[in-house]
Amino acid sequence: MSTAADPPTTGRPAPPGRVTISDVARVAGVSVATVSKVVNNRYGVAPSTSARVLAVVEELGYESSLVARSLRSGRTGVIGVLVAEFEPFSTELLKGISAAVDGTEYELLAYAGRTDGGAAGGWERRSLSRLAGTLVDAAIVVTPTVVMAPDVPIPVVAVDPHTGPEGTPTVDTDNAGGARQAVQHLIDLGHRRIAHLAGRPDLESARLREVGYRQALEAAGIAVDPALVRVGGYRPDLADEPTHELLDPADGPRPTAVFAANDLSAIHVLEVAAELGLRVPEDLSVVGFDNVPESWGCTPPLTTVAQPLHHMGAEALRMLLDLLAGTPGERHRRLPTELVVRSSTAPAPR
Amino acid sequence: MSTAADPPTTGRPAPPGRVTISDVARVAGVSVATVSKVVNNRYGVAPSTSARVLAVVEELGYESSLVARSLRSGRTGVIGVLVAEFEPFSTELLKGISAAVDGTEYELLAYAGRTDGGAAGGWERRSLSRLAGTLVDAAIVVTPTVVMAPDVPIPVVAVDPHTGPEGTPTVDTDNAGGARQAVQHLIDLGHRRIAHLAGRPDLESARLREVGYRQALEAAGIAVDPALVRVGGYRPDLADEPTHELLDPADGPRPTAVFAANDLSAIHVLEVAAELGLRVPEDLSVVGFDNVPESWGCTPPLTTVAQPLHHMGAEALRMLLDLLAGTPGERHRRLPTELVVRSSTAPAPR
DNA sequence: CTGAAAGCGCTAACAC
DNA sequence: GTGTTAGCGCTTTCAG
Repeated sequence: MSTAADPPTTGRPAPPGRVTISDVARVAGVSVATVSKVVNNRYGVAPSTSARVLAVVEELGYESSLVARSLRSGRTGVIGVLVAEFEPFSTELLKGISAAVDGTEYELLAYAGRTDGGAAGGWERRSLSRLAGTLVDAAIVVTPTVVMAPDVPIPVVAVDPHTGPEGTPTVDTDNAGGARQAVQHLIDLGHRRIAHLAGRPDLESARLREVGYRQALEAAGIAVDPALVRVGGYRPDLADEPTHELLDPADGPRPTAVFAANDLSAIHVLEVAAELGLRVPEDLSVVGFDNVPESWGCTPPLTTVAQPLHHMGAEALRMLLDLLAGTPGERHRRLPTELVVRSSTAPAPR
Repeated sequence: MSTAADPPTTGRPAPPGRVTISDVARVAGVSVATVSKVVNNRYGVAPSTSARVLAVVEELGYESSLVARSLRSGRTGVIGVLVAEFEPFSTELLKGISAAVDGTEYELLAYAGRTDGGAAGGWERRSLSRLAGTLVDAAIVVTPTVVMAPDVPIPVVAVDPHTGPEGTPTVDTDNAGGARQAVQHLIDLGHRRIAHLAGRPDLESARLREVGYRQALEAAGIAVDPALVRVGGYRPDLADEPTHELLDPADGPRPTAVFAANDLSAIHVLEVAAELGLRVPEDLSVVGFDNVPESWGCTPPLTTVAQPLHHMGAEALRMLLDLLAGTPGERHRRLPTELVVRSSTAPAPR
């Protein structure tokens, strides 16, 4: 009990205070099996017994342990949403999934496993192994970075996976097309020196957004300047250094616009620009990707490529439900993106 | 999608395909107990054996089942966040909790149990019973509506609970004070007919916000008109009818301003106003409560009472960690609110 | 150093 | 109708 966060290694078999099925059985004067039958509405229990057991259940406030039940019966009525972290992208998806699960027989369980240590295999394999088949009946995996083992024992749908829609049924958006829209918007505004703050190299979405960036530039006859492309890793902390390199270059002129691979890093570009005394959008235009709520609230509000995040979540759930019901539909659902023009973009300074 | 979602009642004991500890044991040619020791870094295993087992673990992609492990050992290293639903309020909290859990030994599991059927006791008692002591080592319960049993077997912290900070350690904000700020802002703008779209009657926060509304009015010498107070239940769907009654009254003049108990219902007021041809803020001022991201993105952006949602989540986690470490601090943390003036409020029309 | 055995809370066969 | 038995996958004594 010394260091604050260290979980104690006590080997107590089970915390006291929890009401178990045997407590109910003892108090009601019946066997454990009978309680189980009553609780699960199985046939073959005398009404009087049933009533008595139910009364005790009520009195003691008994509720069966999800863990014990699932270990035994193999199904839980719970759908898992596996994420690396609860950040704006995954929580928006979660809102969509949550709304869609309403009215079904399933409950939702979102799990953010530790992502640091797991060297081999990635967090999603680890999380899936820990939960699949024992805790959840099916899972939605958000932005998995590794290809998922094909022998996962439960139905799985991936949202925005590393590999693109190969193995696992997948929901994603038109990342390359969205990126082209974003860059085209900048070109239309007269920008020529357009930088790209790229995403995580291990994510297909990031790769495709960079592809779209290059395509738009090439289509407009603008050569891609390697000095204007930096990896931001989708995260503000990782994007900090590359952003400074972009906006405060050792040599060569500074770009007049930045297309960031997602909103979170675009917002960081906004912050670095402010820090460097650059006005947005007068001196610098910035475009993001995702349209997470945070992109509406920053200063100035971000022009961004919207992904229908709630819809993507709902769609993933629908596919999972189909899989669960044994009536799988299409294995890949690609949703459209849409450019949302707000105040972070303006004509290029001349 | 009618019956499609019904979970099948198959009694398969365990889905095939899952790699269990016995698979590893068999392939490695050792006992299950030995594998367990190796995986958990227990002393007393020959280095050569250990290496061999580890190789098989790697090869088979074995990861211990959270369920089985916790059932046996009583602790899991997982902290549960229990919510009724994944909506903006709970997901903002989740972001704060997630950021704060980073770097600790714990993982996060957010659970949204079915909220409909549970007649007795409320969803939070049910969820807690199902998870506590078997799946999670401790829990943060978001806006519980019933007083929690004092004999819960694990540490629990409540965020914004029904009862106020009585039994369970609690994180909340100054709801009454925040409401006073909101209404005072309206009064300062010259409004006199100020309506209140109240929250869920069973939630302490909603009660306090209404109290603050009345206090501010009384302090300004404005009589509270009962016709101007309606229950919106914190939800757009529930708020629809009362909002119409407020904005399109059968008799008596319409209010010039509405203070809604939370942002989601305030946003619905915006929609109903638009539908009725009322301009916001020229014809009608609207103030919300929470400052969820959605309040930044609506049209017009909402003036609202900000709760430090991320901070509240982080604080709840810190309290829980203290409880877990056996060094509990204060049992109640009240965080301040702050009025954020945006574009949905303006001087009263004369 | 390693394995056999017990048991966590629960459900599903099968007896009584 | 009801109780007994046998595990689900795992950890933990305790013998060997």
